[in-house]
Amino acid sequence: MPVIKSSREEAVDAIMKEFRKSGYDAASLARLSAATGLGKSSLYHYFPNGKEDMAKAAGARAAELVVEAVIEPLTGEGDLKARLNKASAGLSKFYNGGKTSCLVDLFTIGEAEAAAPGLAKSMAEAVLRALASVAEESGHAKKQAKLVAERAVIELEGALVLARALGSTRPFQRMLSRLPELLLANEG
Amino acid sequence: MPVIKSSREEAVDAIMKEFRKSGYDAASLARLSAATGLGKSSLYHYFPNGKEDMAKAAGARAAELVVEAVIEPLTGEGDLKARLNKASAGLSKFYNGGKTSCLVDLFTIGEAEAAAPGLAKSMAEAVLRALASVAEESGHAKKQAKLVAERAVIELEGALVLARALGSTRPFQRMLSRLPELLLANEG
DNA sequence: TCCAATATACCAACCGTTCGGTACAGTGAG
DNA sequence: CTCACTGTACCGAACGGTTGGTATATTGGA
Repeated sequence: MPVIKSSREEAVDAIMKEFRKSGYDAASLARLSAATGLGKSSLYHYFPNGKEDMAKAAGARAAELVVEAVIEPLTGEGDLKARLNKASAGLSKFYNGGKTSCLVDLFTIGEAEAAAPGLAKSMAEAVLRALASVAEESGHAKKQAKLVAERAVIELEGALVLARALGSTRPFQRMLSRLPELLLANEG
Repeated sequence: MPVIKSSREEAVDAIMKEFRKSGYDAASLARLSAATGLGKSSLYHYFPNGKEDMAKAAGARAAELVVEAVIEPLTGEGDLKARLNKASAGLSKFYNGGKTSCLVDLFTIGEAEAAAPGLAKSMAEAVLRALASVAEESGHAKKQAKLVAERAVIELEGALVLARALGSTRPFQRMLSRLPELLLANEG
């Protein structure tokens, strides 16, 4: 039930969108201002430390959405295959079918690391932990679960990069179809 | 035998290095000037269209180096396993063990695409073509060879992203050890 | 003499950030 | 009920600095 979105929450969503479209460096305050509909100085009202705060808020929001779209369906109830399908659909939606980039990638490039140190790392680690936990639950040994989670993240990030470079969502779609058999324990 | 490096060639190498370290947007003319040891006017002497020309030159040089380090060893003489080892070593060296990024990733972010349209795409396609040709030669059917090449590039790019995010080269190293069995036709 | 190469000086545009200020919705004392 | 006060939301204008890029002058080797 979408009660009332505060202006700040709306702003964070728009900011996340802009960062994921342009990357950290190219997402200028002018663009973030246009994306949110707020004046530059208004942005400083919600984010006193400027661009750095905006990046952190965008990262936190993205993590929230990933948990919502992927992790929760994965650890929920129902048969395993159905859960994997749900998670795949969630991934596809969050990454817009492969057209929208991942902040784990974008926030490790250029000035982002200097502005918000460790942000990308903590985001990556959170996803790795969640995926490893799921893989372990599905039958993998602890060590193997970690490796499987790493491969999943690698395929995700790589597919997004290639899709972006080629201007095609096909590599991302193919990667999505590979994911379930990767996570599951009963492989050949 | 290219004994004497022209000043321009040295500059291109330094520029490529800087782009691969900072990405397109954060690689300012000031940084490129410092990286090359050349004043702005000298840079514009060698690269009349400015940053755009520098990006193109860096991309072309990177492609050259990849062919040299990976493709040529792969299509050379000797037993297949030895060639794969050589290519792996070449990859590791070119990407500095996972510490240096790939321009296919960096040049699809921010203003790069607007400045040099299609550059990242042509680079990605060149690598895909070369890898697919190798995979086909090693026994894969044409269609399968393309898919295998795509997966190899995805793993490469993804491993580089994750390694960068985590600040660890381990994901890249593990990916390198997976590559040979991916390219080879006789899989389970 | 010629011309590639470099230096110096400069530009308008834009950067992230800050300032001074307005509009307005509470709130609590009288 | 009123009115001074407070806090939140927002904005236009400007800050000092940097951006990518240019124009002009000078250097130095062939």
